[in-house]
Amino acid sequence: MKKYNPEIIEKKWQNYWAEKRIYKSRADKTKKKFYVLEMFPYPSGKIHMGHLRNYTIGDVTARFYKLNGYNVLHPMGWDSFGMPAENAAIENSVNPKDWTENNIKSMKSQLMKIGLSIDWEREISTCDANYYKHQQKIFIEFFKNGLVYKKDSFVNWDPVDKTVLANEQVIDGKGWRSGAIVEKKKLSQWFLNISKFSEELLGDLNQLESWPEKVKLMQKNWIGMSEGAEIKFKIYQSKLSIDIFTTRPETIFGASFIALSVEHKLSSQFLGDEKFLEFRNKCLKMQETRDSVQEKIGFHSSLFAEHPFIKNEKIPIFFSNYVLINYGNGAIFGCPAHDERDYHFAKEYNIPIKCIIKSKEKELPYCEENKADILINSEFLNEKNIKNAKETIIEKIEKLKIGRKCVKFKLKDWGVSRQRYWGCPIPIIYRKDGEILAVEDSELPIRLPNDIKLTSIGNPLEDHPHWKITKCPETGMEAVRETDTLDTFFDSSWYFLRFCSPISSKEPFKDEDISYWMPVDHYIGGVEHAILHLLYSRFFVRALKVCGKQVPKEPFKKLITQGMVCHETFRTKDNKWIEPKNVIKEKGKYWTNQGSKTIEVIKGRSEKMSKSKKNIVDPDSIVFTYGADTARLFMISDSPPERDLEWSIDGIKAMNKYLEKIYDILSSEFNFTVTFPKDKDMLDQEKRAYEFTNKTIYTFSEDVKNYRFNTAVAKLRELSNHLIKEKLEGQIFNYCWSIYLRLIYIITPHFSQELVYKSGSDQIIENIEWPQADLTKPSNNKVIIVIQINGKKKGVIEIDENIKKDRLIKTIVGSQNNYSIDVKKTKKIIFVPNKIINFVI
RNA sequence: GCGAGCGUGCUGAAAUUGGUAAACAGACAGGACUUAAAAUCCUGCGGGUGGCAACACCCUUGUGGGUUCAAGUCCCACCGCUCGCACCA
Repeated sequence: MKKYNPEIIEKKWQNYWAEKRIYKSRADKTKKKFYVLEMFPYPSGKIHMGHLRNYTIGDVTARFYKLNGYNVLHPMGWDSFGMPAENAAIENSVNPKDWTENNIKSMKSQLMKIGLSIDWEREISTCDANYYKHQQKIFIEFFKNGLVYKKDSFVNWDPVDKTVLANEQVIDGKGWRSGAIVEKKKLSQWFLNISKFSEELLGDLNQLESWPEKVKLMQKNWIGMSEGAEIKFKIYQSKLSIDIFTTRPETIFGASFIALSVEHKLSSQFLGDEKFLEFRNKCLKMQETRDSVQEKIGFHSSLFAEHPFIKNEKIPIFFSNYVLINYGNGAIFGCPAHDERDYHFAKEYNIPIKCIIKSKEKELPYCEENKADILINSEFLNEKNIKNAKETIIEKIEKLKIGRKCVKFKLKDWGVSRQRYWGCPIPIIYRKDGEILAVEDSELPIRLPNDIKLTSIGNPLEDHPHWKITKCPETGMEAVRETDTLDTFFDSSWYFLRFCSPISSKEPFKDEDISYWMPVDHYIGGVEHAILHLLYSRFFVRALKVCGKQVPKEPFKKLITQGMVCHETFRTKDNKWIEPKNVIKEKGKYWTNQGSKTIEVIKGRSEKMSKSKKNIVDPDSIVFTYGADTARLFMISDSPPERDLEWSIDGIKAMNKYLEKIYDILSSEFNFTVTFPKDKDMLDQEKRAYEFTNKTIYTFSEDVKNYRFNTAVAKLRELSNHLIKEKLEGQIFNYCWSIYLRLIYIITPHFSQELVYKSGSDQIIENIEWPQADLTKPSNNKVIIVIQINGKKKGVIEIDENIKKDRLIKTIVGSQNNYSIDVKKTKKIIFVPNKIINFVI
């Protein structure tokens, strides 16, 4: 019979902590605050390993800072709007609200069992009207401040989820959730004016010192700033002109055609042209599939543009699939000699290719910008280098008023309309006379109706018999409600603010709470949100600021992106995935039973746990079998947080065995103690243990601060190995092991607290301040110095700390060794105090 | 194609940022206890050469070169893997 019974002790302490409301947090200006946040989950109903890892990392952090004297805020909530609820509703004819609430209930009970130090009194759920009514208010504020607008545009349409997706939500031409190929569809949509903040969002990345460089770079690339110029090309024999954008204005003398996107405003002149419409549809289709990414097709508009600097030079105007409406002005000049795409296009349509840069490279297209290169065939730009030519041409076009220097961004406004039911209703009404009005404050929240029919076709809010019918409160005129709902990324763009004042009913958050708790000090989540959620949130605080809210400029001070939890994969020869637990290894090969037969399976590489690859391990059953403390310990000890974690049941078992062993040792003869009367008469063995323990306090704390949990755990194991080996007794035994329990407490809280309790102490570790490391050495002041000859290790010597070079050399030369050193023959002796001495012969 | 990161035992990894490579674990092997197994405990565990032996010497951080008294760490080239972006003018 095992003494260590996590099932009982974990429940016991969880109940105790809950009863004492030990994790409740209050704003307290007399104390330093610390806001730890993990990305809140979508309530699918079951937690997965990623959650367990994420929340363990956060919890260890939260507990560490709490014990170090900080006033910690560590809340949890639910990102509870979204497609799966609706799909479940269609499939199993349940109400999305009931489905979601049930999921929250079961997921919460799973999370509770992990022993997280969460202030559950701050729990929020985005599908709760108490949450989304504030969100609707925020939307209205945005609306009134011109940060949200409606426009017709071609949007990304997901044919499976039957909704529009934002650009960020289209990955490789496919919907981020459904995986369906996204189509182009023209719809009237609400947009958030995120592009207005492009420059700020980009520039302020520099301030985020504690964000991973990788994430910052991804955001930088996504915002995608490029500097260049806009240049006006007059259309020949017309009053119209085209503004093109280029980053290479100096190549203007090489311009031999104009290319426009099929969605460029000039295309409106050709809408009566069958051939153009056919061409346009072909282009839109090509952009959807992305298969033919390199193929360039053109449609000669029959129009010509006048070259702004070459008299009587007419250049043809094309529409082409390779010019994107999303970027710049949707119009370019083609300079085939110095742009790869223009080159291919020019070849295809027999357009002249004029070289205007003289360089060492002979071959065209030549696209590089080298300092040594100079311009040719370019009139007043001739003989200038590229940088110079750029400046000259920009000056010139600005003087002639046919263009200007400008900066363009790739980042586009964020489309937030979704044609789905299970989301936050957009608080807008359309009056019969065409006015678009924000809903009055007093009418908020606009609630989702419960009596809906969910089918796979159409928007339930649109189809509801009367939900959308309303009146204008001012004029009494008939009106209809907006039936689209908000993208769920809208919900998660401000939840971290709501956690500061979770029950405030008048306002989304209170200034005094925000000024105390914000920004989030450590934000922990998956790297998959590097752009979407994190960029939206950064935008949101800026937009809220514009609306007069007192929020910090950056919401997340430090970001930790944790890696995925991976597990081995197996499949049969006909590519069917097999669960790893059903695979047996024998004779160096892998086998599984199928029916009555045993067949060979192929071991694939370890991949992120996913249902489709059948390599999922359910954390709840692990917690049930081995206990939360074992699971928590494993989650952080194998790999550093930012790296992928390889799931290993052997690893879990080993952690469990380890805890059992320590539990056994401390089950008898142990008395928990916080103080220790250090004195000079300690035995050597006691001095060593004291020193080791205090060194561990220091190194463990440093590792935890720097998110090196794997090495932190290694240090605890070194400590326990040492303490076991030394066979201590009495006060020193109690002291060292007490420190050990207090350190490991942040990882295995139930385990530590139970052992304290069992030892007869009534101390609650949560209430004891983190131990301070005493780094003065009570034992000998010896160090080990490595002896090298020509940089190769020849031996070591244990000697007094801070020994001088000369004395050390004397000692080494005078001692008996396997190597002989003749000081007279050495060319040089390199000495690094207390570390190394190197004799160069 | 562009950008970023990584490459260390059988495996997960560590290395105070230029100073004893492989800490701490897992797997495996051998031993003790046991009638036996499990559990537990002990020992070994990068490669090679020499020796009965304790031991000694040499090699080893993807490959090749370089800087340095000293390189897993810095520089150059190449190979491989992973991730992000991808007609962005």
